Amino acid sequence: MNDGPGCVNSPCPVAFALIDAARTLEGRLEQVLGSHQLSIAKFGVLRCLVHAERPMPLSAIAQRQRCVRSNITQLADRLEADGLLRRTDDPQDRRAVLAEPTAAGRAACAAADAALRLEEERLLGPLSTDERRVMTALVGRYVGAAVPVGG
Amino acid sequence: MNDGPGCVNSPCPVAFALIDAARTLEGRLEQVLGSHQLSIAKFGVLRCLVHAERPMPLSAIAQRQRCVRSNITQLADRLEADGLLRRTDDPQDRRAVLAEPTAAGRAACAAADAALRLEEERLLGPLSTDERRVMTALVGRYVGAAVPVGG
DNA sequence: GGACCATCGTTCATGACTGTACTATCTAAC
DNA sequence: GTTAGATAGTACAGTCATGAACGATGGTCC
Repeated sequence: MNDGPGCVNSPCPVAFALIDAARTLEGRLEQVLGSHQLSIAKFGVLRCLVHAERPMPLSAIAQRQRCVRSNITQLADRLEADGLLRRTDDPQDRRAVLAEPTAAGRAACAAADAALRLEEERLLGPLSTDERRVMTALVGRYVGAAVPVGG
Repeated sequence: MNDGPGCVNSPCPVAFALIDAARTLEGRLEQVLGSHQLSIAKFGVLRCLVHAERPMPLSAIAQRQRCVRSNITQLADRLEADGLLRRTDDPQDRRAVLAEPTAAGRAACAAADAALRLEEERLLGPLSTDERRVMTALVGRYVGAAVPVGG
Protein backbone atom coordinates (compact mmCIF):
# COMPACT_ATOMS: atom_id res chain seq x y z
CA MET A 1 0.00 0.00 0.00
CA ASN A 2 0.99 3.61 -0.31
CA ASP A 3 2.48 4.32 3.11
CA GLY A 4 4.81 6.93 1.74
CA PRO A 5 5.05 10.55 2.78
CA GLY A 6 2.09 11.40 0.61
CA CYS A 7 -0.19 8.88 2.28
CA VAL A 8 -3.75 9.55 3.34
CA ASN A 9 -3.37 10.93 6.84
CA SER A 10 -0.20 12.83 6.06
CA PRO A 11 -0.24 16.38 7.33
CA CYS A 12 0.62 17.57 3.80
CA PRO A 13 -0.76 15.05 1.33
CA VAL A 14 -0.39 17.33 -1.66
CA ALA A 15 3.03 18.73 -0.82
CA PHE A 16 4.54 15.36 0.01
CA ALA A 17 2.97 13.74 -3.03
CA LEU A 18 4.64 16.35 -5.20
CA ILE A 19 7.98 15.93 -3.43
CA ASP A 20 7.70 12.18 -3.73
CA ALA A 21 6.89 12.41 -7.43
CA ALA A 22 9.85 14.69 -8.00
CA ARG A 23 12.17 12.23 -6.26
CA THR A 24 10.98 9.42 -8.46
CA LEU A 25 11.56 11.65 -11.44
CA GLU A 26 15.03 12.59 -10.25
CA GLY A 27 15.86 8.94 -9.84
CA ARG A 28 14.84 8.28 -13.42
CA LEU A 29 16.89 11.16 -14.78
CA GLU A 30 19.91 10.18 -12.67
CA GLN A 31 19.60 6.75 -14.22
CA VAL A 32 19.55 8.19 -17.72
CA LEU A 33 22.51 10.47 -16.98
CA GLY A 34 24.40 7.65 -15.30
CA SER A 35 24.94 6.03 -18.70
CA HIS A 36 26.90 9.15 -19.63
CA GLN A 37 29.03 9.38 -16.46
CA LEU A 38 26.97 12.34 -15.32
CA SER A 39 24.51 13.26 -12.58
CA ILE A 40 21.83 15.94 -12.53
CA ALA A 41 24.14 18.27 -10.60
CA LYS A 42 27.11 17.69 -12.88
CA PHE A 43 24.99 18.04 -15.99
CA GLY A 44 23.59 21.30 -14.68
CA VAL A 45 27.05 22.81 -14.28
CA LEU A 46 28.33 21.45 -17.55
CA ARG A 47 25.30 22.62 -19.47
CA CYS A 48 25.66 26.05 -17.93
CA LEU A 49 29.25 26.28 -19.13
CA VAL A 50 28.61 24.94 -22.61
CA HIS A 51 25.77 27.40 -22.93
CA ALA A 52 27.93 30.32 -21.81
CA GLU A 53 30.31 29.99 -24.76
CA ARG A 54 33.17 31.41 -22.69
CA PRO A 55 34.97 30.63 -19.41
CA MET A 56 32.81 31.51 -16.45
CA PRO A 57 33.61 32.42 -12.83
CA LEU A 58 32.50 29.80 -10.32
CA SER A 59 30.35 32.39 -8.55
CA ALA A 60 28.36 32.96 -11.69
CA ILE A 61 27.73 29.23 -11.96
CA ALA A 62 26.49 29.16 -8.39
CA GLN A 63 24.09 31.99 -9.14
CA ARG A 64 22.70 30.31 -12.22
CA GLN A 65 22.34 26.98 -10.45
CA ARG A 66 20.84 28.72 -7.43
CA CYS A 67 23.15 27.12 -4.93
CA VAL A 68 25.98 28.19 -2.66
CA ARG A 69 29.51 28.69 -3.94
CA SER A 70 31.01 25.87 -1.89
CA ASN A 71 28.78 23.44 -3.71
CA ILE A 72 30.19 24.55 -7.05
CA THR A 73 33.72 24.24 -5.71
CA GLN A 74 33.05 20.57 -4.99
CA LEU A 75 31.22 19.89 -8.24
CA ALA A 76 34.03 21.55 -10.18
CA ASP A 77 36.51 19.36 -8.29
CA ARG A 78 34.69 16.22 -9.38
CA LEU A 79 34.12 17.38 -12.94
CA GLU A 80 37.79 18.32 -13.17
CA ALA A 81 38.77 14.90 -11.84
CA ASP A 82 36.51 13.37 -14.48
CA GLY A 83 38.30 15.40 -17.16
CA LEU A 84 35.13 17.23 -18.14
CA LEU A 85 36.02 20.69 -16.85
CA ARG A 86 39.09 22.90 -16.72
CA ARG A 87 39.86 25.69 -14.24
CA THR A 88 41.81 28.74 -15.39
CA ASP A 89 42.81 31.98 -13.70
CA ASP A 90 40.94 35.13 -14.53
CA PRO A 91 43.46 37.70 -15.81
CA GLN A 92 40.98 40.51 -15.04
CA ASP A 93 40.29 39.56 -11.42
CA ARG A 94 42.89 37.63 -9.50
CA ARG A 95 40.31 36.46 -6.96
CA ALA A 96 38.26 34.69 -9.56
CA VAL A 97 38.65 31.22 -11.04
CA LEU A 98 37.16 30.59 -14.45
CA ALA A 99 35.73 27.25 -15.50
CA GLU A 100 35.23 25.92 -18.99
CA PRO A 101 34.25 22.53 -20.36
CA THR A 102 36.87 20.31 -21.98
CA ALA A 103 36.19 18.64 -25.31
CA ALA A 104 35.12 15.55 -23.38
CA GLY A 105 32.87 17.74 -21.26
CA ARG A 106 31.15 19.17 -24.32
CA ALA A 107 30.71 15.71 -25.78
CA ALA A 108 29.27 14.26 -22.58
CA CYS A 109 26.94 17.22 -22.25
CA ALA A 110 25.66 16.86 -25.80
CA ALA A 111 25.11 13.12 -25.42
CA ALA A 112 23.34 13.56 -22.10
CA ASP A 113 21.20 16.33 -23.54
CA ALA A 114 19.99 14.08 -26.33
CA ALA A 115 19.25 11.24 -23.94
CA LEU A 116 17.29 13.56 -21.67
CA ARG A 117 15.22 14.87 -24.55
CA LEU A 118 14.23 11.34 -25.42
CA GLU A 119 13.33 10.60 -21.83
CA GLU A 120 11.26 13.75 -21.53
CA GLU A 121 9.23 12.71 -24.56
CA ARG A 122 8.73 9.29 -23.11
CA LEU A 123 7.62 10.74 -19.78
CA LEU A 124 5.24 13.21 -21.36
CA GLY A 125 3.71 10.48 -23.47
CA PRO A 126 0.64 9.91 -21.28
CA LEU A 127 -0.25 13.62 -21.24
CA SER A 128 -1.89 15.67 -23.97
CA THR A 129 -0.51 19.07 -24.89
CA ASP A 130 -3.25 20.71 -22.89
CA GLU A 131 -2.64 18.55 -19.88
CA ARG A 132 1.06 19.36 -19.89
CA ARG A 133 0.29 23.05 -19.95
CA VAL A 134 -2.29 22.75 -17.18
CA MET A 135 -0.03 20.66 -14.97
CA THR A 136 2.88 23.06 -15.28
CA ALA A 137 0.66 26.05 -14.60
CA LEU A 138 -0.99 24.49 -11.55
CA VAL A 139 2.30 23.37 -10.04
CA GLY A 140 3.64 26.85 -10.63
CA ARG A 141 0.72 28.47 -8.84
CA TYR A 142 0.88 25.95 -6.02
CA VAL A 143 4.58 26.31 -5.33
CA GLY A 144 4.44 30.03 -5.94
CA ALA A 145 3.02 30.28 -2.44
CA ALA A 146 6.20 28.68 -1.09
CA VAL A 147 8.63 31.06 -2.71
CA PRO A 148 10.23 33.32 -0.07
CA VAL A 149 10.04 36.77 -1.68
CA GLY A 150 12.38 37.76 -4.48
CA GLY A 151 12.61 34.28 -6.00
CA MET B 1 15.80 35.74 -15.45
CA ASN B 2 14.93 32.08 -15.18
CA ASP B 3 18.13 30.35 -16.16
CA GLY B 4 17.44 27.43 -13.87
CA PRO B 5 17.19 23.77 -14.79
CA GLY B 6 13.66 24.29 -16.05
CA CYS B 7 14.64 27.06 -18.45
CA VAL B 8 13.45 27.29 -22.02
CA ASN B 9 16.01 25.30 -23.94
CA SER B 10 16.43 22.71 -21.24
CA PRO B 11 16.32 19.15 -22.55
CA CYS B 12 13.57 18.39 -20.02
CA PRO B 13 11.65 21.57 -19.31
CA VAL B 14 8.72 19.84 -17.68
CA ALA B 15 10.70 17.36 -15.61
CA PHE B 16 13.15 19.92 -14.33
CA ALA B 17 10.40 22.41 -13.63
CA LEU B 18 8.71 19.82 -11.45
CA ILE B 19 11.94 18.93 -9.69
CA ASP B 20 12.71 22.59 -9.17
CA ALA B 21 9.25 23.22 -7.73
CA ALA B 22 9.59 20.28 -5.39
CA ARG B 23 12.90 21.61 -4.12
CA THR B 24 11.37 24.96 -3.35
CA LEU B 25 8.59 23.16 -1.55
CA GLU B 26 11.02 21.02 0.40
CA GLY B 27 12.88 24.14 1.44
CA ARG B 28 9.68 25.64 2.77
CA LEU B 29 8.74 22.51 4.71
CA GLU B 30 12.27 22.18 6.11
CA GLN B 31 11.90 25.73 7.32
CA VAL B 32 8.61 24.93 9.05
CA LEU B 33 10.03 21.77 10.61
CA GLY B 34 13.19 23.56 11.66
CA SER B 35 11.21 25.43 14.31
CA HIS B 36 10.51 22.04 15.87
CA GLN B 37 14.09 20.70 15.73
CA LEU B 38 13.08 18.38 12.90
CA SER B 39 13.77 17.86 9.22
CA ILE B 40 11.65 16.17 6.58
CA ALA B 41 13.68 12.99 6.93
CA LYS B 42 13.51 12.93 10.73
CA PHE B 43 9.82 13.74 10.73
CA GLY B 44 9.19 10.91 8.31
CA VAL B 45 10.81 8.38 10.58
CA LEU B 46 9.21 9.74 13.72
CA ARG B 47 5.78 9.87 12.19
CA CYS B 48 6.19 6.31 10.98
CA LEU B 49 6.96 5.15 14.52
CA VAL B 50 4.21 7.15 16.22
CA HIS B 51 1.78 5.76 13.70
CA ALA B 52 2.91 2.19 14.27
CA GLU B 53 1.83 2.19 17.92
CA ARG B 54 4.53 -0.34 18.75
CA PRO B 55 8.34 -0.67 18.50
CA MET B 56 9.38 -1.26 14.93
CA PRO B 57 12.43 -2.91 13.34
CA LEU B 58 14.68 -0.50 11.48
CA SER B 59 14.26 -2.50 8.28
CA ALA B 60 10.54 -1.96 8.39
CA ILE B 61 11.11 1.78 8.68
CA ALA B 62 13.41 1.70 5.67
CA GLN B 63 10.74 -0.11 3.68
CA ARG B 64 8.02 2.37 4.59
CA GLN B 65 10.27 5.35 3.88
CA ARG B 66 11.45 3.71 0.67
CA CYS B 67 15.12 4.15 1.38
CA VAL B 68 18.10 1.95 2.17
CA ARG B 69 18.71 0.57 5.64
CA SER B 70 21.96 2.42 6.16
CA ASN B 71 20.08 5.68 5.84
CA ILE B 72 17.74 4.69 8.67
CA THR B 73 20.70 3.67 10.82
CA GLN B 74 22.04 7.20 10.52
CA LEU B 75 18.70 8.92 10.99
CA ALA B 76 18.04 6.78 14.06
CA ASP B 77 21.48 7.76 15.38
CA ARG B 78 20.62 11.44 15.09
CA LEU B 79 17.11 11.06 16.45
CA GLU B 80 18.48 9.08 19.38
CA ALA B 81 21.10 11.77 20.01
CA ASP B 82 18.25 14.31 19.98
CA GLY B 83 16.39 12.25 22.57
CA LEU B 84 13.45 11.67 20.24
CA LEU B 85 13.91 7.95 19.62
CA ARG B 86 14.92 4.91 21.64
CA ARG B 87 16.47 1.67 20.36
CA THR B 88 15.63 -1.63 22.05
CA ASP B 89 16.52 -5.24 21.35
CA ASP B 90 13.96 -7.49 19.75
CA PRO B 91 13.43 -10.50 22.05
CA GLN B 92 11.99 -12.49 19.12
CA ASP B 93 14.85 -11.88 16.68
CA ARG B 94 18.29 -11.16 18.02
CA ARG B 95 19.39 -9.66 14.72
CA ALA B 96 16.75 -6.97 14.85
CA VAL B 97 16.79 -3.62 16.61
CA LEU B 98 13.46 -2.06 17.45
CA ALA B 99 12.90 1.68 17.48
CA GLU B 100 10.20 3.61 19.30
CA PRO B 101 9.63 7.31 19.87
CA THR B 102 10.30 8.81 23.28
CA ALA B 103 7.75 11.09 24.92
CA ALA B 104 9.70 14.04 23.53
CA GLY B 105 9.61 12.36 20.13
CA ARG B 106 5.85 12.03 20.23
CA ALA B 107 5.47 15.63 21.30
CA ALA B 108 7.78 16.95 18.59
CA CYS B 109 5.98 14.86 16.00
CA ALA B 110 2.57 16.15 17.05
CA ALA B 111 3.71 19.76 17.04
CA ALA B 112 5.37 19.39 13.66
CA ASP B 113 2.28 17.67 12.29
CA ALA B 114 0.10 20.60 13.30
CA ALA B 115 2.52 23.12 11.83
CA LEU B 116 2.65 21.20 8.57
CA ARG B 117 -1.12 21.05 8.32
CA LEU B 118 -1.26 24.81 8.62
CA GLU B 119 1.40 25.22 5.98
CA GLU B 120 -0.36 22.85 3.60
CA GLU B 121 -3.52 24.93 3.86
CA ARG B 122 -1.57 28.10 3.23
CA LEU B 123 0.11 26.54 0.20
CA LEU B 124 -3.11 25.22 -1.24
CA GLY B 125 -4.76 28.60 -0.81
CA PRO B 126 -4.35 29.72 -4.44
CA LEU B 127 -5.90 26.51 -5.80
CA SER B 128 -9.55 25.52 -5.91
CA THR B 129 -10.62 22.05 -4.85
CA ASP B 130 -10.91 21.05 -8.47
CA GLU B 131 -7.51 22.40 -9.33
CA ARG B 132 -5.90 20.50 -6.47
CA ARG B 133 -7.44 17.29 -7.67
CA VAL B 134 -6.44 17.90 -11.28
CA MET B 135 -2.88 18.82 -10.36
CA THR B 136 -2.38 15.72 -8.24
CA ALA B 137 -3.86 13.49 -10.91
CA LEU B 138 -1.77 14.95 -13.72
CA VAL B 139 1.45 14.74 -11.72
CA GLY B 140 0.60 11.18 -10.86
CA ARG B 141 0.08 10.24 -14.49
CA TYR B 142 3.20 12.09 -15.56
CA VAL B 143 5.51 10.50 -13.03
CA GLY B 144 3.81 7.17 -13.40
CA ALA B 145 5.85 6.79 -16.58
CA ALA B 146 9.03 7.10 -14.52
CA VAL B 147 8.23 4.38 -12.02
CA PRO B 148 10.49 1.36 -12.63
CA VAL B 149 8.03 -1.53 -12.44
CA GLY B 150 6.55 -2.65 -9.15
CA GLY B 151 5.81 0.86 -7.94
C1' DG C 1 48.44 55.49 1.06
C1' DG C 2 45.47 53.35 4.45
C1' DA C 3 41.21 51.83 6.43
C1' DC C 4 37.11 49.46 5.41
C1' DC C 5 34.09 46.53 3.31
C1' DA C 6 32.39 43.62 -0.37
C1' DT C 7 33.45 39.71 -3.16
C1' DC C 8 35.94 35.25 -4.73
C1' DG C 9 37.15 30.64 -3.97
C1' DT C 10 38.19 27.24 -0.66
C1' DT C 11 37.92 24.52 3.63
C1' DC C 12 35.46 22.36 7.20
C1' DA C 13 31.50 20.56 9.66
C1' DT C 14 26.97 18.73 9.10
C1' DG C 15 22.80 16.49 7.00
C1' DA C 16 20.63 13.34 3.88
C1' DC C 17 21.04 9.84 0.70
C1' DT C 18 23.20 5.79 -1.96
C1' DG C 19 25.69 1.40 -2.47
C1' DT C 20 29.11 -2.02 -0.89
C1' DA C 21 30.98 -4.84 2.49
C1' DC C 22 30.86 -7.09 6.88
C1' DT C 23 29.22 -9.55 11.19
C1' DA C 24 25.60 -11.76 13.57
C1' DT C 25 21.69 -14.28 13.42
C1' DC C 26 17.79 -16.86 11.57
C1' DT C 27 15.95 -20.59 8.47
C1' DA C 28 15.67 -24.27 5.30
C1' DA C 29 17.64 -28.33 3.20
C1' DC C 30 20.38 -31.97 3.30
C1' DG D 1 23.45 -31.29 13.05
C1' DT D 2 25.75 -28.86 9.83
C1' DT D 3 25.90 -26.24 5.86
C1' DA D 4 24.03 -22.67 2.72
C1' DG D 5 21.59 -18.81 1.92
C1' DA D 6 18.61 -15.02 3.32
C1' DT D 7 18.00 -11.12 6.43
C1' DA D 8 19.17 -7.40 10.25
C1' DG D 9 21.93 -3.72 11.53
C1' DT D 10 26.10 -1.33 10.96
C1' DA D 11 30.50 0.77 9.03
C1' DC D 12 32.55 3.07 5.43
C1' DA D 13 33.14 5.64 1.23
C1' DG D 14 31.13 8.66 -2.05
C1' DT D 15 27.61 12.32 -3.90
C1' DC D 16 24.98 16.51 -3.32
C1' DA D 17 23.58 20.16 -0.62
C1' DT D 18 23.99 23.83 3.20
C1' DG D 19 26.28 27.38 6.20
C1' DA D 20 30.24 29.40 8.80
C1' DA D 21 34.84 30.87 8.70
C1' DC D 22 39.05 32.22 6.36
C1' DG D 23 42.78 34.28 3.29
C1' DA D 24 43.30 36.84 -0.82
C1' DT D 25 41.93 40.40 -3.70
C1' DG D 26 39.17 44.43 -5.45
C1' DG D 27 37.02 48.94 -4.61
C1' DT D 28 35.92 53.30 -2.10
C1' DC D 29 36.42 57.03 0.81
C1' DC D 30 38.97 59.96 3.44
